[in-house]
Amino acid sequence: MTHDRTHEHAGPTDDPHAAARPDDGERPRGVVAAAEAGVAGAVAAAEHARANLGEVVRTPEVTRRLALLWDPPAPATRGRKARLTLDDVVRAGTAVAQEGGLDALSMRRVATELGVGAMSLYTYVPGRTELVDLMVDRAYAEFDLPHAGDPWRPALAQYAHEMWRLYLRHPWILQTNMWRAPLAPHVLDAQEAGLRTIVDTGLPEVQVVEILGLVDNYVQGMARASIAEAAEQDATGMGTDEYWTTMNSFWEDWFEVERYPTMTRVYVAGGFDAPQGPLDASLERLLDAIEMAIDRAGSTASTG
Amino acid sequence: MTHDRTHEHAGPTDDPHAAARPDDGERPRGVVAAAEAGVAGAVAAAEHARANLGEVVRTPEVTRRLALLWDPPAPATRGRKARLTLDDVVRAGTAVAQEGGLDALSMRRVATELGVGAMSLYTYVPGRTELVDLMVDRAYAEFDLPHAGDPWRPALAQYAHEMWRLYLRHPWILQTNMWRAPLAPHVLDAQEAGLRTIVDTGLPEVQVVEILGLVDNYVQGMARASIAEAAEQDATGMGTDEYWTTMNSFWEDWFEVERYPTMTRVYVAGGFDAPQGPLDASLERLLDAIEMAIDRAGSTASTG
DNA sequence: CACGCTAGCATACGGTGTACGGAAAAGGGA
DNA sequence: TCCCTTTTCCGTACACCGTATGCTAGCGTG
Repeated sequence: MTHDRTHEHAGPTDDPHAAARPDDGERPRGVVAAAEAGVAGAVAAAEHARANLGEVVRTPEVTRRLALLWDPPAPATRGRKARLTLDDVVRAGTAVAQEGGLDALSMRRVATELGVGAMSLYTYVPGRTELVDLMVDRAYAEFDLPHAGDPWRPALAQYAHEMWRLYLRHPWILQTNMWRAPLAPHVLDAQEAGLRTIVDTGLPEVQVVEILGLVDNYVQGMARASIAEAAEQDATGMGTDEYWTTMNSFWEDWFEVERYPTMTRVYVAGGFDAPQGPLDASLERLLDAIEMAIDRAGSTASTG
Repeated sequence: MTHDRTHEHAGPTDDPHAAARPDDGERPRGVVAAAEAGVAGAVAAAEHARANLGEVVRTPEVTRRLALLWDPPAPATRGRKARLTLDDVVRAGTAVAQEGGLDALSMRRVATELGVGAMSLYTYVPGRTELVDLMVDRAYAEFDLPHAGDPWRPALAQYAHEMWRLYLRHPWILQTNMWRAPLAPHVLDAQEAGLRTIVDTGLPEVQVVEILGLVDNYVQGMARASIAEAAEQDATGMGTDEYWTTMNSFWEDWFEVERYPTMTRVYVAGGFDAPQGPLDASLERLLDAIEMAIDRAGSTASTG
């Protein structure tokens, strides 16, 4: 196995607490340890956390996936010198994904880009999955986080805009993580900053999470639409260069008007033309809705 | 090439109008033809459509992708009898995708499921891409469309709920079509019905499209979250069975509390616990926002 | 029966991720 | 200096993928 230099955890654990991490002694890591150190909510938090966690299972698969992100290995002093850095690999991967989308991201392709053999990449990265994680993390590092003290509305707007810029700069991100974003440091930084914008508005915590999800989702949708739209003029394919061709010949050859009267009407009126604006317009509406929710939460809190 | 029994179109066309379709003479197909037949908006529509379409290019790739959906071949009378039907193949593909997600959908796997050789599938389906299209179309056929006369709000709510049910029933759909839904009959039926719910509310056509996109997007996001959540209890993997394992060992081993104070606080307060309700709650908020947009459109229309 | 059309499929090609094991280079200790 | 350990580098190989090609078996029709 590659990457044995990273510390190995015990398998299915007996005492999850003791086995925590080898190089302890700095700052508390893990919610349980944190609560015991009195950082957040002390004992109650520890109980809650441990109850929720139950038996912590560490599969090598999981360890492999998280280790590089959270515990990057120190550069080796002994042995043959490396031609590349991890960042070289990640950057090359990003470049490949930039033109051609995530489908084009093959290990052999990235290796060729770097002028090395395919298997050499596995010196730097345990596999393709982890490479993608690292690429995502690197992309999120560009995020210009809203500051801590800012009032919630401009801060949340900034969060949305930054997310928007991120997707437009790295459309391939939308092709990853169908279900959830990877547990990468800079990704969590962004989420932290996002939550921070509205956590002190008096909303119940569940709604805080829900609302941030709403914003994420909204931006993601707008970005998807905008990228698909851009693929029309740019032939710089995200794999969808020919979508417009399809569209054209479809409208002409197969579209049945009396089956789709509304679509025809909307089409004729130009409803499908506009690229639904550069975010701002409808984002304000969303923020309005959120503001209403915040006001409502404030009033019910003072009433009940 | 398989499927030569489907009619061939000319290549890059000279006169897009004349070449339209071989078996004409029934009902008008194509927006241009439709407008000329006086179905929708007559001459103005035809001009608009033709201006927008420009030269219609028909690549064999596109034809191949749309032909089966819109022009299913008549069952052959001559030659050896088929063991399977197209629907058998599509249903088997859906079954495979149901357990194991879209990644597990390989031609060989589907063939094995049906007890035939891998290449036999290509008698029924031109390729994997088209199989997925057909699967999506079949799934959308389950859609219980809102009726034409219904008032917009319950109709749109029904649309959202049906979409929601669709995603929960067929989570693999979320793994397809990163940018746009396929141009399949039942998919367009759903979109038609969706647009129909709000097209007569006085909103400008562009906003009609935009709002339906918003709803689609919202539902999609909620479904994604809900499915990811469900993967926790169900080990019936959408490929994410081990996500929760990851989560657990992550919180315990790598999470740094003072880097993520807000997340810790929200976590301790249980903000990440709830599966954010079965759609209804926040959908009403979205509908509220839409209602506001409709009211605004009505007032500005009467004013200006 | 023989012809022609069709379904069914074995084989093969070029692609993928990656396990394995050997070769090459560098540093540290004897 | 030599050697030994550590690390990089990567050729080869395997299992899997989608699918082009072309053969064969079954069927309806002349």
